Order: sequence, then C-alpha cells, then structure tokens
Amino acid sequence: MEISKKSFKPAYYQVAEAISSKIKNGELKPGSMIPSEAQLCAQYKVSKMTVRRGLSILIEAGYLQSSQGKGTFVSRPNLEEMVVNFSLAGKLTSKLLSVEVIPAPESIARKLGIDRGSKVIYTKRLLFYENEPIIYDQKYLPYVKGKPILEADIEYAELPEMVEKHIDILPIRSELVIKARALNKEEARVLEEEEGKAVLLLEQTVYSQNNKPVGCGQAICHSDRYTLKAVSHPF
Amino acid sequence: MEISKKSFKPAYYQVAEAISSKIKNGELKPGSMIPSEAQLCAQYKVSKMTVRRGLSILIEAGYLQSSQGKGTFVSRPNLEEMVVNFSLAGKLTSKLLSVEVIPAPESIARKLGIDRGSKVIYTKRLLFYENEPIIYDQKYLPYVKGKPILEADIEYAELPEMVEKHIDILPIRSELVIKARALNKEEARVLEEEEGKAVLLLEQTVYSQNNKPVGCGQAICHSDRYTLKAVSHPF
DNA sequence: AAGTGGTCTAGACCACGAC
DNA sequence: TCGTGGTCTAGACCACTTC
Repeated sequence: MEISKKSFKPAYYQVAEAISSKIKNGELKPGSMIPSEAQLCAQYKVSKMTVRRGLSILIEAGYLQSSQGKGTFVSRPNLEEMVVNFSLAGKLTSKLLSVEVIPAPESIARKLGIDRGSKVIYTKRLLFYENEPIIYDQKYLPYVKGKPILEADIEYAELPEMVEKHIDILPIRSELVIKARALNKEEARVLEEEEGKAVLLLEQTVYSQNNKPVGCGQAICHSDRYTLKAVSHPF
Repeated sequence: MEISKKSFKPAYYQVAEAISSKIKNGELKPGSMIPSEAQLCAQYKVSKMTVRRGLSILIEAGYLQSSQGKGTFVSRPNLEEMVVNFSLAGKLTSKLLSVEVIPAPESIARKLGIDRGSKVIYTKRLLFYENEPIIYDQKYLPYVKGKPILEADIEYAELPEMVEKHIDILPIRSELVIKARALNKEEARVLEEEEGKAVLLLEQTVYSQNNKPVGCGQAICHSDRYTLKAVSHPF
C-alpha cells in the first residue's frame, strides 16, 4: 500500500517513517492504539519481522509502547532522557601540565575504592579553543608498577583510553556527575579567570567489568566559553 | 553449543551476553574481528536473524561495529555518549509561584522565534526535596488566545506537557544546554541561598515537528543539594 | 568468485490479556 | 477462545569487499 521496494530506504525504515508521521501530524494521538502487527503487515504488504523492526525503532525513540496481549500504543516522545556527548577533545587543543605519581588523597581513594595513600597517577591537562583555556582537566588512576607512562599517550587521551593502556583493563561503563562550583585560586590561575567565578564541574568515573572503579577525573569548564549540550533521542 | 532453549532469556539475548563476556574478559580484543554471522549461527545453533539481533544489541551499546563486506569488529565501548535523565519531577514536590501572560522579553522572543513583545505565558515554579528548595524553574511558551490555562495543570507539568496542552502541538524534540552561573538576587531569595553562589543552569527548548521552537524554560539548581547524573549507554 | 554483512519473507510457536 | 505482541527459523536475495 505504502512501501516502495525500489526506494533506497529499507522497508522497515519506511514503516517507521509512515507511522511516526501519523503520530507527528496528529492522526495517531498519544494514548491511542495503533493497528495490530498483522494489520500493518497487510496494509504495507510486508512481513511481520519487517513491521516489527520498524516499530522497534519508534519504541526505542519513545514514540510507541507495546505490551504483550494488549497492543501497541502511542506515547509521548520521551523528552526526558537526553544524550550528552561528553567528549572533551575534538576541536580542542590540549596541553599536558603535569604527570605525577602521588599518594591518593582521601576523596580520590574513596572514589576509586583503594586504600588512602595508595599510589595513583595524577595528570593535569589544559584544553584550549582558539588559544583560550577552556577546560582544566585532572585525572586519577591507580598506579601499576612496571607500567611506564608515555607522556605522548596522555596529552590527548581520554580517561577510558588511559585506563585501558596503563592498567590494561577495558572500562565498560562510565558515570558523569555534573555540578556547579566556584573557582578556587589555583583553578582560576590556570583558566585565566577570576577566583570565585561559577564553573561547570564534570566528575567522571569509569568502571571495569566487575563494576570496580578504575579511574576518575574532573573537568572544570570555563562557563563563559563552554557549555554542555544534550539532545533528546531523535528518530 | 551454548544457547539454552529452556532459559527464560531469549536466544538473541544469550548470544549478546556470550559475545559481550568474551569482550569483557579480553578473549576478544578491541580491533579484532569476531566470527562471521554464518559461523556464529553454526556455533550457537541459531538462525541468522537471531544472531543478528544479538549483535545489534552490542552494536548499539558500542561494543561492536560492523561493515558490509568486511566483517564485524570489536570496538571500545562508547563511553563518550552519555544519557542524562532530565526529569525535574519525580520525588520532588512542587509549588507554583506565579503564572502570567507577559510580552516576551528579547532573549525569549529570540529563542522562540517570535516577535519581541508577543505575548507569552510565563510560569515560575519552585521544586522542593524534603522541604528544602532545590530548583527554581521558569518556563515560557507562546500564548494562544482562547486557550485557558489551568493552574492545576501547571503545578506538576513539565515543559513538553504544557506545550501539548496549551498550544496543542506535540513536541518531538528537546534540547538542553547546561551551564554554570552565579545566583542573582531574586534567585537567591527564592532558593534561600546566598547571592553569587554558583548554580547549575539548565536551559531547555522543545521543538515541534517542523523544528520550530514551541517552548523554553530554565531551571536553576541549588548546586549543593542537586546534581545532574549521566551514565554511559550500558548493556 | 567467495565471503562478508544487510534485508526480507512466510510461517511456526509461544506468552499474555480480554472476553 | 481469540487477538495481541514476542521469538525463532530456514532460506532467499542483495550489496559490498577482497582476492
């Protein structure tokens, strides 16, 4: 009825488009039930697997919700779950300020689940955009004896990459806590900004397979020059 | 070979688990190619569609990457894309401070793509956690004549919901800009906090089908009592 | 030509909900 | 019992990459 087999778009995608456009233009309203899979198969002349694959796209995007035995229903698109792309690098240039092996401060030891005073690698980086300092980035990871650290590897590396290289563990999960805070004296000096200025603070922790923290870091972001953006999961 | 048909977990899920555990324990290393779909079918004694469905889970989570004609390869899990659940409500209680129809201030008119001075609905809310004010929430949406606003609807409504009810447009996309800022006098009074204190500022804009902005808002978050959390897309 | 991933089918069977 | 979504199959065909 509606699906063109000659199109470059696959059939399942066309099904998703057809239904989502009916939602967007109001033909299908939130709360209402859409035609059953069997009906959609007949209507679009495609197989059940194809219909289901199309629907699954819209389900994931939050446009639809289905429950076994009842049917598939239109829901409001999920605009509360948003994706933030937390990549400090990209267009920024990077300058490595220092790399040290130090005894873990209390707060870091707690975060990493290690003994206070255990040795950790502590790196400081400054990230620039067009020669202006934007982000002051500090990372901590457990120090493993006999694993030398190459400064060249650190300058542009993100936390997960450093963990993989220097602890030889593949991080598989990451958490980010987003806060606001006032700049302290040292941070202000590094970021060329006034002390006490409000800045974004991004605290990242990465975890290994066993849910053990294997690295953490904080990024202090000059708030006039950098903002985080998040977007709802689109279709 | 590995898949139990009696398990409560569907076969495709077991395939995903089997492969992801091989990645996590290092048996399959980033960069390396995994067995072809045909081989996996033979190994696990399941059909191609089932294998592919399992793989697609890991592809979406960033563990795998496949390219037509070449193969499917292990990649580092994507830890840069993180999901932040931006729901102000939930366990918070809400108090509506005011609802007004006002001429749009310059900044809001620009955000909403309307003429400066056009009428907008302006709502102010205060959100509490255990009787402490946490978030000062302000919203703006175009005023539509003849669409009365029920205060009861606003007290707990989020922006997309308000837009849907009062402009009769279903918002399908949302953007969030996350900043840090110092509290001004009015905000400090409302949040019972000192003026100049650093706070998180969440600026949300919601869009209609045609990518037209149909509402915006800002949430000022008491930073000692509230932090945003984001997590990497897990499997 | 051979091997890879990508799409699609027609139908089977199951689990669940409403009647 | 019937209609719904959820899983799975065996095989077909296509598009792309490599040799």
